Amino acid sequence: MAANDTRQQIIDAADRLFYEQGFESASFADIAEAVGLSRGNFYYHFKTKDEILAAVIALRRDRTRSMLNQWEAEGATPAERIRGFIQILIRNQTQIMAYGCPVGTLCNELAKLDHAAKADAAQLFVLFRDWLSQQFTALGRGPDAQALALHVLMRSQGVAALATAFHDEAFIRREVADMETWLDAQSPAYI
Amino acid sequence: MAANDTRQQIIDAADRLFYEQGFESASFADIAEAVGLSRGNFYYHFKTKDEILAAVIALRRDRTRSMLNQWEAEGATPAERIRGFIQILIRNQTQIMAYGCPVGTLCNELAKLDHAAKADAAQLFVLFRDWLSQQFTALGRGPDAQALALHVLMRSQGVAALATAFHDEAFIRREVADMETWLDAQSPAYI
DNA sequence: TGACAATTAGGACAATTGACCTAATAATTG
DNA sequence: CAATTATTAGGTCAATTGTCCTAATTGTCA
Repeated sequence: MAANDTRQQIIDAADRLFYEQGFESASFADIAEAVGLSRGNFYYHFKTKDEILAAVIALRRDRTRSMLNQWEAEGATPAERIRGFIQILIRNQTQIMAYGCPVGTLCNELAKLDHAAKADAAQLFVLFRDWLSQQFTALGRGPDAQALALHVLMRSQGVAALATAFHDEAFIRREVADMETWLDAQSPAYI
Repeated sequence: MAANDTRQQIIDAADRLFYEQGFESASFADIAEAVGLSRGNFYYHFKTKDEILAAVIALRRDRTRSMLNQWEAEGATPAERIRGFIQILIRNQTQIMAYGCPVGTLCNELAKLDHAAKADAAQLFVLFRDWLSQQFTALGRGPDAQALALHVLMRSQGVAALATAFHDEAFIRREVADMETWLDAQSPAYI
């Protein structure tokens, strides 16, 4: 098998297991078993666990960028694009109720571990923040754009956290609807 | 030393270390070192790590109850009491920026570990939810009380999550002020 | 004081961790 | 084809984990 294939399979499996079990709890053995490789073989592809983490964060960064680009292309208006973001909470609700938000929970774990990569993980939030900020600027809310972006991000994090604790689908739907109502009120015409 | 004293010291140290390092990352050795005891002595007080976790959750439950009672006594109006809750984000902002919310991060970690105690940890949220719900009922918002309580809880979780990632004090202050504005608008007179 | 229980220290235990090496195999290339 | 590189399997390593035992020490009370 080509090294790139194996490497990518390792990263994909690590990405999933880091999300489902947490970075520390997911071991080399777990990832190796998921890929179907021997444990020892890892050293050829990744010298340390931190290297795998860096690759997983890079993967999530790339995936986030392409997702944002897709929303950018699909949404006809800035408000529609922001709505695309908000709707993740419903599209991914099963996974979120089980494991929380992939970005938020990773940042929290790395913060507690005081891990060197915690700033890199936080950069995933920056991608969302800046993209949302662009949308609010396009909506004519330039001066408040970044604050509004963080507000949307804050709400989605809060919904994800409580969804994991309560497993309450009605709560998620209600809060998503509330966010959309709030969003409609953010057009300059309403202010 | 009396067994209860030692036991309480272990629980206090575990409470702090579980918060700062996470449940899995904090080891028996870490806790023993923090208390100044030998590792082996733990078995006398706690048979398993899960027993320590249960004791820590019970401690947090009791502490939460007395905190809620205090707010109940200090706040002259329901709105003031809710404000007391919201203000935690500012009072504890240093710790929150470093380690996140103690309840939210524990629930997330136990969810990923699929730990038997994850439901017990989620009960800490229930304490806050029910207390907030009482306040909103007293505010004359009986039918929506629980939804409003979850909304406040959601926001505080979101602020805590982003505070950990961004270390942005201005963001915290702005969102707290926004929550208070929102809260003022929740009195029946405004609806 | 002496007897007994409560508490502690120190270490052993098997299992697991991330890290690392070496030899065998597969793939590629001249 | 042969030669070389790329990739893998298997296993070792020290360190750490949670668990558990035993002997020593401390405190309590008759």
